[in-house]
Amino acid sequence: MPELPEVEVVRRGLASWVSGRTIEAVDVLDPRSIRRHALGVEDFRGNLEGAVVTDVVRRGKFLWLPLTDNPHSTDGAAAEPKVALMAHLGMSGQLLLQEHDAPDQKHLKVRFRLSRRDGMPAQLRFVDQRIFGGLFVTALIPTDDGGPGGLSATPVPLIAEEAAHIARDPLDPAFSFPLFYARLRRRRTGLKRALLDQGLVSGIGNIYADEALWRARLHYARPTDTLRRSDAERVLESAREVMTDALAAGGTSFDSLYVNVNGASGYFDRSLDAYGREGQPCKRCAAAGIHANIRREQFMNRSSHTCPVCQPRPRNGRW
DNA sequence: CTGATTACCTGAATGC
DNA sequence: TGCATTCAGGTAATCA
Repeated sequence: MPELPEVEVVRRGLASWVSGRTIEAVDVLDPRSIRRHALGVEDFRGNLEGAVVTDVVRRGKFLWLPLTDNPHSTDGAAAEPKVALMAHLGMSGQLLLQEHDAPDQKHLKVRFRLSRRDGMPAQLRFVDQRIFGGLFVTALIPTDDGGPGGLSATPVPLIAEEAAHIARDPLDPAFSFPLFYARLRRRRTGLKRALLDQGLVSGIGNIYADEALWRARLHYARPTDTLRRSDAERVLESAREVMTDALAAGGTSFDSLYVNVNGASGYFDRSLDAYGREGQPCKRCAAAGIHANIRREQFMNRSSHTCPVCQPRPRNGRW
């Protein structure tokens, strides 16, 4: 399940290999993977064939490739991209760089044939088992806050329209804690719900939400409008730490290109402290000589993992 | 604004 | 063995 660190690993893996390449042909093998492209398969292809990829940009879990019709205008200056190929990996999506003769993956959905370049793979492929992910073409629009930020290779003053409603993520150098805290306090909701709200802070999914809450010793139902500044700082910093660790793990296990851009990551090797540890001892409590088992509860139709001792449920809005 | 619900999907795992 | 059910997850639309 790609979350922000996995998407960033993919972004880095793609950037140096697709920037400057022309998309020469597009094969849509399963139209369901481009269902968010409202104008259909032919329009999708028409927008992409002949376009030149200028960059790979990310905000939260959205990834996009800005495109120009021509790499250079008549005076030699690079043309300004106006549209982008947008990708969301969903639960099981992968963007793979492949040689032209690589056998089709079982769940290959879309294939992009790229202009030839020595020593570089010929195709970009979108593979997605469960079709929660998808591709579409979207406009690039100006932002009034300095661009998408994220960790894009170059500063980009334009943001994909379909990602404009997404807040900055904790790894974004321009992420504003004061803004996040102010908006958080105005909410009347539980902390985990807020962490999962991509409009408030992006890039945090169910797994990292549980991990960040565990690290910060906060319960998922803690009301956001009573949250102390120090608590909010702690949970945000915890999310940042978990993501940074995951990114480092992804980086080490992805040194070579073809492994690099395979959508997997060090994620599965990473040791998790809360998520998936139902019935197992809380590591922090165990270190303190206290026996407490991680508990799993249904919340927002998904599993939440907490330690009943060091993440006590709030009482009457406060604790 | 907030939250609750549902659709979207497939394959692994479980139940009978 | 085979068939049915359940579960996992992110996003977005819809409804209260």
